[in-house]
Amino acid sequence: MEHKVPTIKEIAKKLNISVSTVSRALHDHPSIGLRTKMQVQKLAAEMNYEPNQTAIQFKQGKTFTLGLILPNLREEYFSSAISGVEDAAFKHNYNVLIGQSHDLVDRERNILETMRKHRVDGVLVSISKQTNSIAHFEQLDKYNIPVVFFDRVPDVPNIHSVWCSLYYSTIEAVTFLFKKGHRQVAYIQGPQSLNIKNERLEGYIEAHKREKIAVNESLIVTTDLSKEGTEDAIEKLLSFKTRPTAILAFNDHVALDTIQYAKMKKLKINKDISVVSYANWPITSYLDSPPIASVEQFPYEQGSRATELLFKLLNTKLPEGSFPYENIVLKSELVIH
Amino acid sequence: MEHKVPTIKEIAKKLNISVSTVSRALHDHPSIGLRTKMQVQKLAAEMNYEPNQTAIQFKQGKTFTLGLILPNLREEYFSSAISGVEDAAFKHNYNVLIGQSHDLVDRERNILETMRKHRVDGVLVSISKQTNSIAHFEQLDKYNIPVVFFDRVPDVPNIHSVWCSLYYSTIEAVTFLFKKGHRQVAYIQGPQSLNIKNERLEGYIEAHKREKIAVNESLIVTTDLSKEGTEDAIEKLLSFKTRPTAILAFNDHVALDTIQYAKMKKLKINKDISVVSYANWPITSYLDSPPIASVEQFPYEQGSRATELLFKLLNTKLPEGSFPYENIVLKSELVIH
DNA sequence: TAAATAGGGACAAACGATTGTTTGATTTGT
DNA sequence: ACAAATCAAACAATCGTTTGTCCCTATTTA
Repeated sequence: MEHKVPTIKEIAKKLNISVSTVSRALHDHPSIGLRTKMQVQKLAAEMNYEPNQTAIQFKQGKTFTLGLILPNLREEYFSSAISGVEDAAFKHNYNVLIGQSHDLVDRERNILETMRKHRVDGVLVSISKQTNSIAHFEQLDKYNIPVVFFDRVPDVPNIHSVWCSLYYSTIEAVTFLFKKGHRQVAYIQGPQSLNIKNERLEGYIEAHKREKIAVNESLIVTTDLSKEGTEDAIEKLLSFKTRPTAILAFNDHVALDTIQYAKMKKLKINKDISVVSYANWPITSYLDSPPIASVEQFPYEQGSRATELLFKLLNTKLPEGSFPYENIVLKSELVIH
Repeated sequence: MEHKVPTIKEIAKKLNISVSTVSRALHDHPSIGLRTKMQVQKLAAEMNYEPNQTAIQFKQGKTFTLGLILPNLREEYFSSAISGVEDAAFKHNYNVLIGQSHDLVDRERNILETMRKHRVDGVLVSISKQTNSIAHFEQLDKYNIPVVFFDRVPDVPNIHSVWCSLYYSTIEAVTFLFKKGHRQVAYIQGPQSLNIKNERLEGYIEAHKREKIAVNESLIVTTDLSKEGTEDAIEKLLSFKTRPTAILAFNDHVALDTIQYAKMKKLKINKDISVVSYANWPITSYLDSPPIASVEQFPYEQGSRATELLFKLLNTKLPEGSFPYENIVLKSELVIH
């Protein structure tokens, strides 16, 4: 029969000293003599003593746990972000509790509630597609739980955030297509949410300006990101008398659906029509006709930077609100295949 | 200034009753009168009282948290498993702490240590490729933390496990190829670890027996799962005078590398050479020449079944060891594309 | 009518660790 | 040599909740 796990109390009893002495000895407190310190540490090691984390969490009112909310784990993109968060958290001896919103704002709220109840020390979140109010996040202020938004960041003031700007590399991408001789570059955009920055579109327009090419509004179409939505969008594009010769796709998912549909219509990819996309999935390398270029958004780094920012907030004793809102913007990169 | 979160104590003070009464009232204990019960519950609701989980965890010596160790999160396969685990855990009001071993046994041990220190109530694990001893898992017995292995299950006695048998669908897959006229069916196997069941190979052989086709040992090659390893393996196969006309690939990763290599060698996929694989990635539908069939292993269900088994163990008061080891085997399914 | 019973709460200990305050013993200074 | 300073360790409160036990007061029973 295994004895239950040893506590500070038992160490104290065995050495006939008080628990506070043991506690301080284990923490190398100056007011404990060298002799006792050694004795305690030796015995603790022998007994395989390990501090009871739940007791410490309770006493300190901290859980040493971060909450991480993501739309899903399926996409390679987010799993990389997780690794970034976990590695950073590990360095600080923190745990990470992960929740998937599945892009539903209700689940997002739910997860947040659960995390709050479990008293996570801080929250990292990449918001769901449905999220168009951050009231549920602002609530956490009342509980002194800092929130850092990353990757999918709501476009509102007074938040802490880390994201990867797509503006410049979108300009780069579109310009790249222009240089290749394309004049009709279409853009398949995602659903318009008031809360997400629209840097892709801004970059798309700016690239046209710089090259003095007029933006053809009809070349900007929208998909709800479903396969059917994307097919409708591309179908519309292909129906024009002067078809676009290049397409900027909202993400790799849209790109794949686009490519598949175009192929079905007997178009040669990267000949009749070129595709540029965001996210840079490793898997696209297995395609016969992958996008000609992709915008890499460095999810791992976003995750780790966001986590570091969160720790900075956690370690700041300043009274609420006196800490300036920090918004870290990373640069994306155009990768030409 | 926001007041700190309300406690049972404050409720007691406001109503001039004792904390124990409040506690029992909130739990609907029979020895508390209806009047007081109502009063307490009303006030608690008004004050937005929420039990302090960390205090409860401490008092009860339980964390209501499960540890989940996976090789990685990148593969869709494992993310589905996570969802299975999370959904099951959520039903029981449990949280899930996730760790990625990255297929390194040292990290696996590390994660396990961390989880033990954080006193998770139970552990679910799909072992790393390197794991060839489960000593580190057996240690958890001393701490009364039950372990359920799932998906990648060590081939040893006296464990609780949930896995998906590949035996019958491998027979089915190979037989399917035979029926299609193939006589030279190769098998690219993964690294041989003593601890993982080898049902693919057994099924491969059994299928030959049943169709009275001799197994050609040279058609069984091994890859370390890296791109290069797989290329070496397939190169070897293609070098034979009588080339195989079909290949059974260890998993989708191997299948993709195989297909890519074969294409490079100007072979027509599913004409010159057919590929059957395991795992059934959704992404393969974007390929021009996907595997002709796949074995689906139902990771979500494995995850949820494993979690349910774990809860069964957690809720069993029987003294250690008197609970019989349970091994749940699900059936895989051959999906023809 | 006195005693037994039940109902409704209060009291207090406990979980394991941390930390402010005290106490006692030894050393230092003058 | 005696007060003061220093050191080492004990004491005790505390975090929020749960739970075993005890107590008081009505109500019921013989």
